[in-house]
Amino acid sequence: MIISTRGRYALRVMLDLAEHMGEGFVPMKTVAERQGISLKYVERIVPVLTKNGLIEGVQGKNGGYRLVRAPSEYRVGEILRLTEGDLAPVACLEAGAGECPRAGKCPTLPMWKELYGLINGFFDGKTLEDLRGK
Amino acid sequence: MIISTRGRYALRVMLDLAEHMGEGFVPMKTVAERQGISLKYVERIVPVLTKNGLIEGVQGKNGGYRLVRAPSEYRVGEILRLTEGDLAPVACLEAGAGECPRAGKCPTLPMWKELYGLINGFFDGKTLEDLRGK
DNA sequence: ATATTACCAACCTATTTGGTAGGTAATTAT
DNA sequence: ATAATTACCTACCAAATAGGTTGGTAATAT
Repeated sequence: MIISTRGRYALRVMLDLAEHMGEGFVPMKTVAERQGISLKYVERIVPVLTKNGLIEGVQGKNGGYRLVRAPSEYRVGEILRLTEGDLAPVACLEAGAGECPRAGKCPTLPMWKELYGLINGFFDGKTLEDLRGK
Repeated sequence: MIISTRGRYALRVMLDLAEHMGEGFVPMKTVAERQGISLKYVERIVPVLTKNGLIEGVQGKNGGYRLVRAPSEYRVGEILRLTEGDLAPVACLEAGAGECPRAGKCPTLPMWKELYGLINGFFDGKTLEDLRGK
C-alpha cells in the first residue's frame, strides 16, 4: 500500500471543504463528524495544509477552515505529496535517500523512475473538482 | 513507498538467474554475494518463487536454483505480486479487505481503482528480458 | 465570563520491515 | 562411509511506521 490514511483523510477533508464552500469557515469538528473520522486525528493531519497555504484557518467561535482557491485549482498530487511526504514507489527514489551505490548499473532503477513519473503524473492530472463529480 | 526490499531483491535474484542461465543450478550463496544481499535474507524470500513454480531448486552439492522459463516469459508483475502480496495503492483495495461501508458514495474510490489498474498494467507490461538490457 | 475553535506536544499500541540465528534434510564429491 | 554443500524451515529480534489518543494552550466571538 502506498497511500496511508493521512493522505486519504486529507483528501476527504479537502473534498468536504469544497462541498461546503460559501458557508464561511467550517470547523473540523463538523467535517470530522460528516466524514466519520476522529477529530483529534484530523487535527494532526490538517496543519500541513494550512502551513503550505492550501487552506485558511481561523480560531475562536465561528472559526474553522476554508479553501483559498477554487476546487479546480487543487491538484490531488500536491495534497498527497504534502500529507504523505513522498509518492516514490521505492526507497531509493525518496527525497532524503542518498544515491544507491548500485545506481549506475542497477537494471531495475529505470523502471522505478518510470513508475514514479507515472504516479506523479496520474495524481497531478486530477483536481478536487474532478473528484467532486465522482 | 510501495515496493519493499522483498520485491526488489526477488527481482534482482531473478535477473541474476536470468543472467547466468545455462550454468546449471546456481546456488543462492553465489547470487547473494554477487548482489550484495545477505544469504539468510534471500533464503527467506526465495521459497515463494519455488512454491509457485517460477524457479526450480535442488538440494545438495552442486545444487542451487534455475529459471524454468525464458526470461521473456516472466512478467515483473507476477514476481512482485508473489513477493509483495499485493500492489494495491490503498488498503481498501487489498485482497483481504472487506468492502468499505463508504464505498458506494466514496468520491475517491474510482481514482484508487484507476491507479491500481495502471500499476498492475505497468508491471505486467514488463518482463525480465526487458530489464536485462537495462 | 464562557463557549468555541484552532493549534500543539507527548504518548501509546499494533503491524510491518528488514533482518539474524540456528538448525534439519537432501545430495554429491571424496 | 563421510564430509561438504546446499536448499529449506522456524523462531526470534530491533527499528520504523501507521494510526491513533490524551491533555492541554491560545485566540476569538457572543
